[in-house]
Amino acid sequence: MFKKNEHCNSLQVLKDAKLSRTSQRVAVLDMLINAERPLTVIQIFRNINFHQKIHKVTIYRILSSFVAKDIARGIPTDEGINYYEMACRHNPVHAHFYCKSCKKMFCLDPATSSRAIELFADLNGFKIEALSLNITGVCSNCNKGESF
Amino acid sequence: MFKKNEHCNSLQVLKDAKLSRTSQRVAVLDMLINAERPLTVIQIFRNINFHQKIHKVTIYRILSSFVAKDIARGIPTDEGINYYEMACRHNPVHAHFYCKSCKKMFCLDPATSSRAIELFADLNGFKIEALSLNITGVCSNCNKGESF
DNA sequence: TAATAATTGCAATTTAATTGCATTTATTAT
DNA sequence: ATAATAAATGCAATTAAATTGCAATTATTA
Repeated sequence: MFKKNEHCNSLQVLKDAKLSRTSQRVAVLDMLINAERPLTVIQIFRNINFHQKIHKVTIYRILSSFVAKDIARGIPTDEGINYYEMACRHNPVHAHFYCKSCKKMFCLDPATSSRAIELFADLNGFKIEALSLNITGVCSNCNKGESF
Repeated sequence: MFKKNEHCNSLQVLKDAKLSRTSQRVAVLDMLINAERPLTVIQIFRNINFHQKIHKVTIYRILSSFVAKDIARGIPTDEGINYYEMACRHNPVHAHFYCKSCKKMFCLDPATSSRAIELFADLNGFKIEALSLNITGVCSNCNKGESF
């Protein structure tokens, strides 16, 4: 689908957001920066915990602070699990496809997404804080019956 | 925003879907049919329970069956609460605006919504089961600081 | 380097949603 | 109609994502 080729520097991102540089925040941020697709708290937790100790609650709080500082975006699913992705200039707002089978959240083409979003740009009087266009279904891999 | 002027007949809807006609299903369906905007399980529960006894779990199960039968659509929020609306011909797929302040889910113009959705119609190999374009923020009423 | 502020870890809690099972209600066949 | 069968509901308990209070730790500052 869509793939980033440029990345942010985690230390610079934290500095710009005036968030103190803790090993936990750097670990979470590095995961988001290098992720191919949006991640859940559990996915982040499992990966980081493999190398360094981190508490699940800390990840929730770090992600909340990232969303509050516009470093990251939260992407809810109709299954009640939230996914997170970078909200930097390398990763403009775009639509997502959530596969109910493999539970992967795919990023869709930002150009097409932005055209769709522009259509709703002018909701007069409404203060838009977040916009999410989520498509749920079964991805091509799962559709083919492939395992992975 | 957007307002329906035609409505389905609940008994006919249940018959077409081959769902047995129970007082609970009729009550939930009538609420959805006559609702001005998408509703949560709790909202449905409070309203129905005022007149007739119904268990909250039953509403969850009824709504799940409605979604499975394409009678209703579920609309998740980034606050982990699901809203439900009719999925009949009188209520074509459209985007929503969720006000974090008053917790109301507004329906946006179906025409604009469908133009946005068409842009993603062809995700080759991907089986689209649900598409939701949700905008979160503060509605014009809450923006003005009005109470209601 | 001490004082202060922020962050983290842990335990407990909250809350939407789900599950198992007994009971009730609806549908079907006789 | 009525009995037999199937489906739906109510209730209690559970699940799981997310949140909160508070003590301990770590970072920032004066």
